[in-house]
Amino acid sequence: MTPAKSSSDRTDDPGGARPLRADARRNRERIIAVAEAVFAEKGPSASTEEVAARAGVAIGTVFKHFPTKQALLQAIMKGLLERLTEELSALAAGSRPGEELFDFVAGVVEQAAQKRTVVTLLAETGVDLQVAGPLQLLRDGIETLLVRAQKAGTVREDVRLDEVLALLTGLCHGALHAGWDTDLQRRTLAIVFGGLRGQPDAARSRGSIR
Amino acid sequence: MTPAKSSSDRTDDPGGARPLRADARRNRERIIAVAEAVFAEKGPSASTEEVAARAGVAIGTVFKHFPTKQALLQAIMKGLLERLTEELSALAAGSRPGEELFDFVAGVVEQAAQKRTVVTLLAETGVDLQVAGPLQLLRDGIETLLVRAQKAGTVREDVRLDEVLALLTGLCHGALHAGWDTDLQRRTLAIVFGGLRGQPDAARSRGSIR
DNA sequence: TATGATCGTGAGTCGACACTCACTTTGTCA
DNA sequence: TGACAAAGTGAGTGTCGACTCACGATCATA
Repeated sequence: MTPAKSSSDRTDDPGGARPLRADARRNRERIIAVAEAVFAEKGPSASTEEVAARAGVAIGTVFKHFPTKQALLQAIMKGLLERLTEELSALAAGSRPGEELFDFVAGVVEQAAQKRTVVTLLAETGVDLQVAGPLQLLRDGIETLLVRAQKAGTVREDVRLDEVLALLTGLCHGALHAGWDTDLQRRTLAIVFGGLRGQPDAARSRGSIR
Repeated sequence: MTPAKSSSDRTDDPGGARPLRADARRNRERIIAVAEAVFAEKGPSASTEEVAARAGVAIGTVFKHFPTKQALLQAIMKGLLERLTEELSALAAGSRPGEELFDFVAGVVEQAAQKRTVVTLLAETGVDLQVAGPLQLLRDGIETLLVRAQKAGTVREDVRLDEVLALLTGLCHGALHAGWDTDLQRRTLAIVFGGLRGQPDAARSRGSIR
C-alpha cells in the first residue's frame, strides 16, 4: 500500500523524464475533466467505470494513468486547490477595502453548493499526500486576505486563521448536504460575516458560551 | 392524545399488535445500542456484519429486526432526534434570558464532534420516511427557543429559523470532518453566535458599502 | 410438560466495484 | 516506411457487503 516509491510519479506532471505521448496526454486530460464532472455529480463513490465510459476510454486506460481511484481523486483535488489559490491571487489584487475574504468565502461556498467536489473531496480524500503542498498554499493565501481584512478593520482583530477555515469548511458542508438555495445561502453567510465583523462586544459572546 | 397512529411498523414500537417476545425485545435493544456506537465510530458505511458481531448475534437476526440497513439507521436517527427534542424541552425550562438556543447549538455541535452519528445520519440517511415526524418536532422546538431568544433581545430580530438550522448543520459537519478540538470549536461558535446576536446596523454603518 | 409460533442462525446468493493482464493498436522516430 | 515501445483494451479476478432462507433453538401458552 505504498505506491509512492518509484523515482518519479506517473500520476502527475512528468517532472523531467518522459514527455508522454500525444494521445496519452490527450486522454489523461479528458479523463481528469470527465472525472471531475462525474464526481461533482455523484460524489466520490461514483465508479471508475462510469468515468471511463463517459471519457470514451476503456477502464484499463484510466488505471494506466491513475494507478488508484484515490490517485485520480487527488489529481482532481490538486487541480481544484490550485484553481482556488489562483482565484485568491486574483482577489488579492482587488479594489475594495478588506472585503476580499468575504468574497472568497462566498465564492467557495457557492461552488460547494453546486458541485460535490469541493466539499466531499476536501473531506473524504486523504489530505496527507501530495495535495499537502497546494493545500498549504491555499491556507497561506487565505491568511493573507484575513490579515488584510483585519488591517482594514473589516474583520475583528481576534479572529484567527483556523477559525476562518473552520467556518469555511462548515459552511461548505452545510451548503452541500442541506442543499441550500441561493437565498438561504446568502442570508446564512451574512450572519457568519456579521460575526466575523462584529465589534468585540465580546463581553457577552465570549463569556457565556456554555 | 395518543401518539401511536401508524398502521403498522415493524421497525418501531409495535403499537397495538404483537407484544414482541422477551428475547426478541432484548436483542432488538442491544442491536440498536451497539449499532449506534459502531456507526458513531465508523460512520454509516460500517458493515451490518460488524454490528451483528459486536451485538453478539448472527447477521440474520439484525436483518430480522431491521429489514434493511437503512431501516436500522433510521431507527437510530429517530432515537437521536427524540433525545435532542427532550434536551430541548429541558432547556426550554431554563433560567437564563434567551441563551438557551446557544446552549442547544453548542451541545449538538459538541456531540457531533465526538460521534459521527448526529451529522452523518442527519445528512446521509433519507429524511423522507418515518423520521419526518420527530424531525419536525425538533424543528418546532428550536423555533421556540429562537423566538424566545429574539424576544429577550439575544438574537437579531431578522434571523429566521432556516438560517439557524443551516448554521447548525454546517457547524456540525465542520466539527465532524475537520476534527475541531474543543478550543477551536468554542471560538468558532463564538463567532457565529456573535453574528446571530449582533445588530446589522452597527456592522454596516462603518463602511456603508455592500 | 407439550406444542406451535416466534426467533435466531450463518452459509450462501447476488451485485457492485476496484484493479489486473495478456494481447492489440497506435504514435514516434530512424 | 518499418519497427518498437508506449498506450489502449476489456474480459476476468478478488473482495466486500447487503440481503436471503431453510432449518434448528427458544419462548409462551394450554
